[in-house]
Amino acid sequence: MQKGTYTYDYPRPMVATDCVIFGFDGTKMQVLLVKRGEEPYKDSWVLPGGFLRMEESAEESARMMLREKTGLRETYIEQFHTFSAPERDVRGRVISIAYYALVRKQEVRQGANVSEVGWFPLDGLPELVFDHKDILDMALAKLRERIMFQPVGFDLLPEKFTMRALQSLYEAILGVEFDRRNFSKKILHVGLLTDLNESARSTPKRMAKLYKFNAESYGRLKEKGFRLEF
Amino acid sequence: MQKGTYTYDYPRPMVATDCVIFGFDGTKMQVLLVKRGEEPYKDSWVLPGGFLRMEESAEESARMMLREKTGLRETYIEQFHTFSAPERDVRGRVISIAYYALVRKQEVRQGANVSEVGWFPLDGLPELVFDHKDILDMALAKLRERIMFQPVGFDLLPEKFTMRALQSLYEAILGVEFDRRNFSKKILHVGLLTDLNESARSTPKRMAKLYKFNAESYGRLKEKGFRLEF
DNA sequence: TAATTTTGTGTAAACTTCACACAAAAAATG
DNA sequence: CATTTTTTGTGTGAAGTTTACACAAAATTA
Repeated sequence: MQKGTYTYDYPRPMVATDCVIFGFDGTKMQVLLVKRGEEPYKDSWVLPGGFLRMEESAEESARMMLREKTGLRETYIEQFHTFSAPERDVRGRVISIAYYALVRKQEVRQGANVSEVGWFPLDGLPELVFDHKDILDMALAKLRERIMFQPVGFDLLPEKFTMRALQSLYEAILGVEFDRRNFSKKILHVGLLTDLNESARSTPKRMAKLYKFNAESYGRLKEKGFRLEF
Repeated sequence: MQKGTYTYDYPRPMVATDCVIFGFDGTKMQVLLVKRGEEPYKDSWVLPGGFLRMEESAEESARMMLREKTGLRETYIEQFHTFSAPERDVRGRVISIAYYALVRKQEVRQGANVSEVGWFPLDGLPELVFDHKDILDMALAKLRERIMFQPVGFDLLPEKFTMRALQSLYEAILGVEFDRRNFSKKILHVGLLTDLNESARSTPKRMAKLYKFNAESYGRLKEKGFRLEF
């Protein structure tokens, strides 16, 4: 996309994509933010995003951006809303197609010539400019909606993990607490996990069993839905 | 929005909204389509839609359009996806922010100076141009996803209706059949309906009880979710 | 060796789902 | 007018799920 002169009979808005990148550190959900390198709002934290190029779809744009910021390909991303209030951006009329992404924090390596980025826990976010707080809030609401009825975790946890880690993830996203015994029973009952018959110390106390997701049943439950309610 | 000359440093796509308007005739789900009045694809059926004006949000645009086509205000609409493939529209780069609406067919009166519109059952759709078949399919998929976990019907059924009508609506959307006795028991058990202690003949046989939605519990179940599974 | 923390597993009561059946209301048939 | 047909309202028991709660074993710390 080159700077030049483009003339139209009717006014047109700018179109951008923004991405809420979620990661999990074992305890809390975190979000990746970038520091703006230019005006307006230079040095403020914002969601990573950028303008849509004429030859790419919104999803391609979001994936490209994700790769720049995290080095990851093949990430799970989901378009969740398009923000279009006329006054949402001080630079003029900008429509933003918003995605959320779920990534394994431990696989993220900061891209090369990339502006300053940082992970922030949901309860320790810096002030966000534009309407990015609204975007983040809606992303979290949609993720919560999803986790209530579909399995989530495949994209956020390492390949092998303990039951405790999965429970912590659910608790972090939903902001509730489950009974350890009932959680484990339900998850095992629906067949979401495969027992690896290995152990690892997740805490400095008794070692815990390791599990991985059962891809077949993960997919089936994602199709059919399963309700987690305690 | 006036025709004139608008010049920008970078190219910009056009932005439109399209709306999948669902209605229910007591047996089948139907969709409102309009016949194009101009080229390209003159006289083909398409989803109602239009270009976004610079001073309105996408939702305002969709509501405006809905009012033109159906005469309805205060309709339930939901943004469900933005379509952005570069080649989706032969007129150039057009991004479409898509909504679905749920309306009571019997309250729809065709707007005045409005192009030809028609209701079509899902299994008897005409050929749709652009990518409107994809848009319609995704709308239906999202509606199905929603009905699995949240009550639907408030916006599609008349104020008073029989249990059979509600069951038919669920069956029409999901394309499955429920056991009449278990369906009724579950719906009454979750407290979704208020018994009006009136009867009406919905078929030429025994008269059936009339119900209305209990707004309080409808809202609560929409918040909290309830799973319909048989 | 004892104390502490965390893990694995079990049980019973309450509730929900599911499969199925019978009687009553209204209209149609002869 | 009695019989048949279709549709509605309601009920019951077995199977399965959720919920609340308890105890013993593994690993580390003191």
